[in-house]
Amino acid sequence: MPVPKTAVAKRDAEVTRKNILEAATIEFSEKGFAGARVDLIASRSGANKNMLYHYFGNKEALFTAVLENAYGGLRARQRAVKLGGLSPEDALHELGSATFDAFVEMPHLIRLLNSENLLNGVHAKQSDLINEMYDPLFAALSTVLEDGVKAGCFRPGIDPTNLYISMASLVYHYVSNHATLEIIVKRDLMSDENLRARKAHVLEMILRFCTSKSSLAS
Amino acid sequence: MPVPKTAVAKRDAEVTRKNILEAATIEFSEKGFAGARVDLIASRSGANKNMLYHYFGNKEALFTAVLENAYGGLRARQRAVKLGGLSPEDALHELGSATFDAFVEMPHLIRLLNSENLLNGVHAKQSDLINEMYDPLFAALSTVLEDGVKAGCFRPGIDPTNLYISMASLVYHYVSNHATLEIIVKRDLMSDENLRARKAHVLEMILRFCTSKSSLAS
DNA sequence: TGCATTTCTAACCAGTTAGTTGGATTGGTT
DNA sequence: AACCAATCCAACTAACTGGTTAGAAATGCA
Repeated sequence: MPVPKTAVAKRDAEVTRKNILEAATIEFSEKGFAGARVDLIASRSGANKNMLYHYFGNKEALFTAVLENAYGGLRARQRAVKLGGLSPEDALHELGSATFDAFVEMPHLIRLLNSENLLNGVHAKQSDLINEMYDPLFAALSTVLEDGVKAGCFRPGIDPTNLYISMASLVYHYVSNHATLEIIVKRDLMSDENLRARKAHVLEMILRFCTSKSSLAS
Repeated sequence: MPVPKTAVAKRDAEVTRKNILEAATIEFSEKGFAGARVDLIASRSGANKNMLYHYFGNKEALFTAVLENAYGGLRARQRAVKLGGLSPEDALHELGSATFDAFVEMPHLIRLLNSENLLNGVHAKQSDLINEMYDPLFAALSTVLEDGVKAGCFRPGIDPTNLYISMASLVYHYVSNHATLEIIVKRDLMSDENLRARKAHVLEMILRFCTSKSSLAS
């Protein structure tokens, strides 16, 4: 008879695994893959280095686990966005708003993704989870665009792929590169006030792009 | 009497320095700061490790030199853009187009900047060159926006800082994260065709943002 | 030519790194 | 109570890392 685990907090494989994963997330996102130190992850997790290798195999596999876990957090947030019943404009606004908030609140994911891109995406390519993660989102965005064209509020011919990349770019780059951007723009980009202004700017850019009907000169 | 150097290709301090800097640019941009190996830089430059330390001091100072050098390349490109005589719309288009092309053609700079941001911009902060590099560009962009408002083709109230960050974001993120983006969008983002489409998309987004006059719902 | 300086080289070093080993402790099962 | 697998730990290792040293060869100048 399977007795429910009473988790006396000592000698709990699941907790140990989770602790290692959390410590690894911090270390990898702060230092990147090459800069991260396995010894530090082990000691900060409260566990031993052998536990780390026992549960995850090696440094690369641990990084993949961290990446999938963090990416999963993003997916969970995006799934929570409900577009049903909204007008195409409101739906687009909602999607943009959720994307903005998600990246601002997950700077560690941004740093992990940067690390992964430095490695040309070798780990992400092997992950089925990541491969299929965005399919529902693109489907939803395509529907919103189509509905908007039918309703007459969006212009036709907008590529959902480029639109999504733009939505992500406008917040991702701002957060990811704020350290060097702050030097050249002389402004504290991550202050509440400037973040609010940035969000308004981004949403306006996305919505004006889809709604403006006039043809462009040049 | 200073005899003009005849550069017999052997025992030339300047050439050696340049070779080390180039090898370092490749190594740092491919592997990041922590992942880059000083031994590899030395051997690939054809010089000796002691030369590297003689000319640059240590790994960090070498990285700073690489970063400044690469950043300088971007500045040179931007300076070459002539906006005089163009209409505000054409000037904005030209600025956007030059920014797009510059980042697409300098992927190593993007990778170096990502590395630097992982380190929270410690090296860039200390560089006077980088600190002042963008001042002329922001001045030019502000003028273009003001002229456009006066001429009636741009709406008022656009923040030049956020607009420049957006211009950069829309291409930077696309290039920087193409490895992981390609996985989720299932498309070869760096093909000539898709790059052309991306550029058109970005320029349209920037121009529509500045020119569209209608107020936005919500 | 003689001599100091610059450019260069190879071998070396101390500290660090990812990953391993062998064994101790614990908790559930019978 | 006795066993066994799962969980945990400290100490170890072989390879690698950024950085140094001592001295050789080329160069410029008197």
